[in-house]
Amino acid sequence: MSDLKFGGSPPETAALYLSDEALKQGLDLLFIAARNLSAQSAEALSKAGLGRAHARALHFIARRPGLSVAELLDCLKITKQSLNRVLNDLLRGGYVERKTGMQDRRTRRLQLTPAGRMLTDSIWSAQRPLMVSAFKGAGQDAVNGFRKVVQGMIREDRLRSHKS
Amino acid sequence: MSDLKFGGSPPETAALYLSDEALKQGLDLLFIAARNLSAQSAEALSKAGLGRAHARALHFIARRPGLSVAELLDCLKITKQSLNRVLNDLLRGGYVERKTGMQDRRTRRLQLTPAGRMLTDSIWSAQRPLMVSAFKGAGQDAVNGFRKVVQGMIREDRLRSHKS
DNA sequence: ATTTTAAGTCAGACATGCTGACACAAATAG
DNA sequence: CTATTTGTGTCAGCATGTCTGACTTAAAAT
Repeated sequence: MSDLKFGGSPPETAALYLSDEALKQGLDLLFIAARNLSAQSAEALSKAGLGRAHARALHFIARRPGLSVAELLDCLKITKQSLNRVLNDLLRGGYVERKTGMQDRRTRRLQLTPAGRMLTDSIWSAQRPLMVSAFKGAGQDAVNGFRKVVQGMIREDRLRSHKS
Repeated sequence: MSDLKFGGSPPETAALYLSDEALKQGLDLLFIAARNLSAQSAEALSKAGLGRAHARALHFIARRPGLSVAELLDCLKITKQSLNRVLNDLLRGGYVERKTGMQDRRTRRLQLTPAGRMLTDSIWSAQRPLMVSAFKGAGQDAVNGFRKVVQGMIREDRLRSHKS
């Protein structure tokens, strides 16, 4: 499996951890890890007749119950039209419910139904073992490092997109 | 920007770093980081009339010059037919060249042309600042932790897919 | 009362992936 | 040497997911 050939050993000398080679290895690793995690969920999804787009929407609805459509759009960074098709599938399938917001009655608050929770649970139990063994095998300090790095990628991107 | 609301502070107590919440935060982070990195490259790609599929192929050809079509397929985990369309775009655009292998003359060795190198360079210079500041901001120890965790995800997946 | 915002919808297009069926040349096995 | 396998390339068709653009409705904000 060619995954082995990527993201080789970490540069031991301090200056090299910011070398192009080390940074590109970081890209390799992120790509492969994201692809593998996504593959884990494929079986549970296809049983429900859903695809990856549905999985992404379900994930964020599960993570932030009661979020509005605009907030979900902001998470997924896709267009309203793209989301609506996905969302209609989830509503028709009975995985998600949509309730008019109380403060602002223009908004629709999204949350999982019991069936939606069962589905996201089965997706999660397919992905979880991979995360558990990666986290456990690496140890708490490494996990904190992982979080620090990836949050840095997200923060940098945010600053950049704010034109600051 | 709602990215802020994900991947909150790391659990401080030892047992909690393997909690479902911590593991799911890991998923959030990976998803957002991968999406943001991909977005960085969009401008350079669309100038060349190419999409994300082309970027992925270019990335691995750049990372392993002279790899065969079969090896590239194994990296990308897509079908031969899907790859061929992408590869033909890259060949016709003059970004990649294909040479018959010397040992095994059935294989085709792929490598970037000078134009391909210019393109991958411009993609990389769009993505690099994000990686640099994430790595630099987190520090070498954190980066080693990051690598350890993500390589764990890849290794676990490999073991799993070998049915061992 | 007017404008703006949040959501939903329709129509059409493009990008990216898949399956199945072939074709060809080169390597390998019997 | 013939038969099979392997690596590659291709055609046709289909499913999914994304996009732009135009328009509607309801509710909030001015």
